[in-house]
Amino acid sequence: MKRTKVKELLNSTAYGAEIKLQGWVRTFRNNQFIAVNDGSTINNIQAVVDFQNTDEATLKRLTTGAAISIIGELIESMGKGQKVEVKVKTLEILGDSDAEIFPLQPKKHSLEFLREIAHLRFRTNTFNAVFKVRHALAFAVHQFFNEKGFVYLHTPIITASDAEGAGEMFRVTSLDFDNPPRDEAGKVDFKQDFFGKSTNLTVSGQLEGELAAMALGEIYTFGPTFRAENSNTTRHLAEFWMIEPEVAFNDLEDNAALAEGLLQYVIQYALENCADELEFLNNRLLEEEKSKPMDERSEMDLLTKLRFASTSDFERLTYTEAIEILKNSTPNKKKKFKYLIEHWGADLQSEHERYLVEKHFKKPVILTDYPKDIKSFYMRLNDDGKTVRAMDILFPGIGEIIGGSQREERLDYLEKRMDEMHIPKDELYWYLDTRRFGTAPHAGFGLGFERLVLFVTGMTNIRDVIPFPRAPKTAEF
RNA sequence: UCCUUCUUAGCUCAGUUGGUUAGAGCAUCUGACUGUUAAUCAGAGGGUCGCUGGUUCAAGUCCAGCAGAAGGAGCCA
Repeated sequence: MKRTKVKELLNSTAYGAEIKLQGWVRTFRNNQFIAVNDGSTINNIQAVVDFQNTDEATLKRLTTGAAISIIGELIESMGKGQKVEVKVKTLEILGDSDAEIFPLQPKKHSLEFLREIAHLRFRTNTFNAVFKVRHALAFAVHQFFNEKGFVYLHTPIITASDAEGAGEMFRVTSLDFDNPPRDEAGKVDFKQDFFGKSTNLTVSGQLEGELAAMALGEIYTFGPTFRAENSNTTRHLAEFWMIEPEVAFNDLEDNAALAEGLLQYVIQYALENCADELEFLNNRLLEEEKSKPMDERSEMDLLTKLRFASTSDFERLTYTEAIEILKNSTPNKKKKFKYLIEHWGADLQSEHERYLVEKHFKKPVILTDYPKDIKSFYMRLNDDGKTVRAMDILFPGIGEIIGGSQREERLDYLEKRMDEMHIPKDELYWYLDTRRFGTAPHAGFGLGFERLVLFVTGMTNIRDVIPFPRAPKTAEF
C-alpha cells in the first residue's frame, strides 16, 4: 500500500477510506493521540490509537521523534481542533527515538541551541518553514529568468583568478602541506600543483558571466561562492549562494528594473506558494515582538512587509542625492551618527543605509552613481569623471541585498582603471578580449540568496536560513 | 579582526553585600486519568556552576588568562 502524505490527508474528505500514514511522532498525548508530521506540511495530523487493545510496550515506544507507519481509517475528527484524523488499525514503529537523549522536546527552543544541532533542526516547524520558503525562492528565481529567455550559466567553482578582488579567497590545492615542492626562490611551487597554478574557490561568477553574456545575450548564474573573510555577523557567510545575471545592451536603468522585477516576482511567488509557512513565520515573529519594548517593535508584520515590498516601487536616487539627505538629516545634525556625513565621497556606513531605508523612505532603495574610488574597477565611468554607474539595492533590516553596475565596455577606460587599481591585465587577457572584439554596453548584478531568504522569512541570523552554515570556526556537519 | 554582553540540570532561566546541603519551569522516569491539542494531576531522579590559575577563613558570586556564544562595527552579497 502506498502512503498518503499528511498534506493530502488534511485536505481530504474521503471519510472511511483505508490509508497508510508514515511520519514522525511530534507528541503523544493522553496515551492515545499521536501528532504525526511527515514534512509535507508544517501541520500535523492526529492519529488515534485504541490504547486498550494495543500492546503496552508499543505505546511506550511512541516518543517524540520516533518514525512510525500506520494503516488506518480516515475519519471526521470527534474532537475539536482538527477536521480529520486517522483511526489506527495497525501501528508499526520504524525507528525508535530514545526520549531520554533526543534533544528536541515539544516546547520552544532557542535558535542558538538549534544551530548547535543543525542536523536535527529540520524537524522543527520553524526550519521546516524556512527551508520550504528557501526552496520556493530558488525555484522562482529560475522560473523568472526562464520566462524571460535567460540562459542558466554554470561558472566554475575553482578559479585561478582573484581578479575581482572581492575579498580573501580559500586556496584549493592537492599539494602536501607538510612538504610542498619549492622553486629556486624557496617559495611553494604551484607549477607542480594539480592545475599547474595557484587556484582558489570562486568569489563571484561575474567575469565569466560577462563572457557568456557577450554572445548569449542574457545569462544568469546561481551557485555557491566563497569568501575567506573573518566576518562574524548575522548577515555574512563564508559559503553562500549568489544569483548573478548579466545582460548585453542593458544600461544601469535596465539593470535596476531587472533587479526590482526579480525581487518582486520571487517575493510574490513565495506569498502565493508558501502561505502556510509564511503565516507560521509571521506568527512566530509576532510572538517574539511581544517580549520587546514598544519602540523596538516593527511597524509592519512580516506578511504586510512582503506584500508592500512586492507591490510598491523601489525608491531610486543617486549617491550624491543620498549624501544631501543624510547631511541634512536629524541624526547627522544632532551628531547621533557614529560616522557623521561631512563631505561628498565618504563611504556610506550601515547606519546611514539603515536611516535611508528604514526612517527616511521606509521602502527598498536603489542607490546609484557612487564615487569611483569606493567601487570596483569594472564599473562604467560617468561623464563627470568621478562617479561610476554602480547600484546597490538596500532592504529594510538586511542592508545591501544587491550590488551591481553597468560595466565599463570601453577598452581604454577599463585598462586605465585596472592600472590605477593595480589589477594585473595580463592575467585577465580573456576578460579584456570581450572589449577588444565586438564590445557592447552591458550590465549585471549579484543578489545574495541567503539575504533574500532572510528578508522573506523574517529570520534575523543568516546562519538560520542555510541548512549547514559555513562561517569562521563553523564547519560542523 | 575590534567593541559590548553572556556561559549555572537535557532546554529556558533565577541565584541578594562572597557565607550552611545551588533553585524554578519545561523535558525525562514512575504512577493516576483516558477525546487530548506544547493534555492534566501526584511523586522521583538529574549539577565538575565553560576551562585554567589567583585573592580569601570561605568563590556560582571578586580578579586574570583561555575557549565558546550572542549582539553591534568593519569587509560585502
